[in-house]
Amino acid sequence: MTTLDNTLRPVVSQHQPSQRAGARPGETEAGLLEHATPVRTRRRQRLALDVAPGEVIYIVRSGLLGIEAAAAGKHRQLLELFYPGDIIRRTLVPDLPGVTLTSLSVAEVWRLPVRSYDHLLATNPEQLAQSQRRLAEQHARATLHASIIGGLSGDERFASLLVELGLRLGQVGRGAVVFDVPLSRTDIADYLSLNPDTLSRITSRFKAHGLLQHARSGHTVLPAWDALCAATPLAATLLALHAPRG
Amino acid sequence: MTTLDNTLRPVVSQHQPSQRAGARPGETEAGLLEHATPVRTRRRQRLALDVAPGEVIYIVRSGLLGIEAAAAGKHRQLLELFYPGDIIRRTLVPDLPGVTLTSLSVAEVWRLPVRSYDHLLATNPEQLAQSQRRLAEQHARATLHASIIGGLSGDERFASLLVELGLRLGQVGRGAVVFDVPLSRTDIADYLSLNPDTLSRITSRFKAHGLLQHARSGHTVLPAWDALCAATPLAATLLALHAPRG
DNA sequence: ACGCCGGTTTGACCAGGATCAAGCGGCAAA
DNA sequence: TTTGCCGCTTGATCCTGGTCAAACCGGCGT
Repeated sequence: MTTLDNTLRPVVSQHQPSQRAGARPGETEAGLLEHATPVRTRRRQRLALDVAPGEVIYIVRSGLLGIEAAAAGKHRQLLELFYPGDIIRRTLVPDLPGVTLTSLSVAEVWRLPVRSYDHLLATNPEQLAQSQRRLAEQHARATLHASIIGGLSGDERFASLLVELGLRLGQVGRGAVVFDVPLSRTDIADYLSLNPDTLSRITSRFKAHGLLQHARSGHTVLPAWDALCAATPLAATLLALHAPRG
Repeated sequence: MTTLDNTLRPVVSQHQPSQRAGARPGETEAGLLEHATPVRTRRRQRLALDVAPGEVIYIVRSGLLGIEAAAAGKHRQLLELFYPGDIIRRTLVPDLPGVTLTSLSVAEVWRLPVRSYDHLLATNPEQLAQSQRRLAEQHARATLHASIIGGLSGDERFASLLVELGLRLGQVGRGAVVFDVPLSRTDIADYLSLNPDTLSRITSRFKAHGLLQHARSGHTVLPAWDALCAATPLAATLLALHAPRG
């Protein structure tokens, strides 16, 4: 269990072992790198979806980004999370009032103009297949999120998020899953469509039930993975979409 | 109060004029048709996402389809609507308990094997561009739906749906927008994550406020379009995603 | 040490929807 | 026709989660 507390001292999250989807090296990366500009972001940094000459594409390399929206008078919403390997472009995002692409942790992304990207897809079948797979996966995740928000109770939503993050970022040590959460408390509340007060109650309840612990050094520990999975009706679905090799 | 009985006498929705996105003819269609099998569905018919040799792709030509899920003990959910031009494949859908692709009205779809489709994309740049655009739009709609479910009140959700359907299916006549809803009442409730009782109250309220009427012949009338748009904070966003030519 | 600050917790209260139950109307099978 | 089923409406009641407010906590600059 290595330390990685990016909340306090933001550090690039190195959580994905090299075999994790999207970060795997290969000839597809080489093609991308010719046209891509690597960008390193700090926490809370906003990335423009339209840049000077035209639309751009971002490909996440490490860290966690998200789409947020904040209609006037309404609460902020965190609509979608982007993990390493994900593809982000303007047209994927509905133009809600106040939408922004924000880096939720220190992250590394590749930026490239759509023209280069489209050309790459048209000429490189491997690249095309990879992109199609990835976009489909992102769509499935968006739909799953809608299902979670719309159909589950507060506790179940939170359990689902913990399972998701555990699968994405977790290190297994002695039966427990350990990671540190790149999301602030309000981020989580906004992502789950709960209010921070309610979320606080839920976390207290989880801690009381032994489903969650906060270790010093900012780590989150899930001591009872199976019990946690039992706390959400969608554990199997989450596993399919978020497991390494997913 | 006339009964809005599309349940009883299902009618093919003919509402999309030819200039509507996705239904426009052209050389891209010709390429598809070589490999596609046209399928005509009846209401409530379920379509398999995996067929004998492998995965298949559906392209909606007319009518309305949807993804539904029904976890044991949980309510049914209508997760996503598919309009003419939309592309549907297995990998776009999270494998929730009880997911099915269902035809919500009489509809016409083209079915083709992924292999043909992928080959088409790899060899036909116009087809590729079209597909990318469409998938991005579908993703944006999925995200928007999550935003609606997660952030709006019951009334606002319903108003949003009426605006969406009005833009998609509506005919403007003397200031009012008229169409018939291809969704049953329970479909709507499941789509908006409301329960049918609550939805019934909301519709009554809308009728009382003059935002909604049920004409004989099963038509729904929106007599006050502007007032309806004012009833949802997301009217502008919906317009951008659902307007003809969108 | 002090006080300020933002984020978190906790309590008391409130409200939007869910749930349950009764009643109604339309259609289909008997 | 009667009977039964199903979907819609409406009322009464309940409960989850939102709102508001106060206390708490840790970090930080002075």
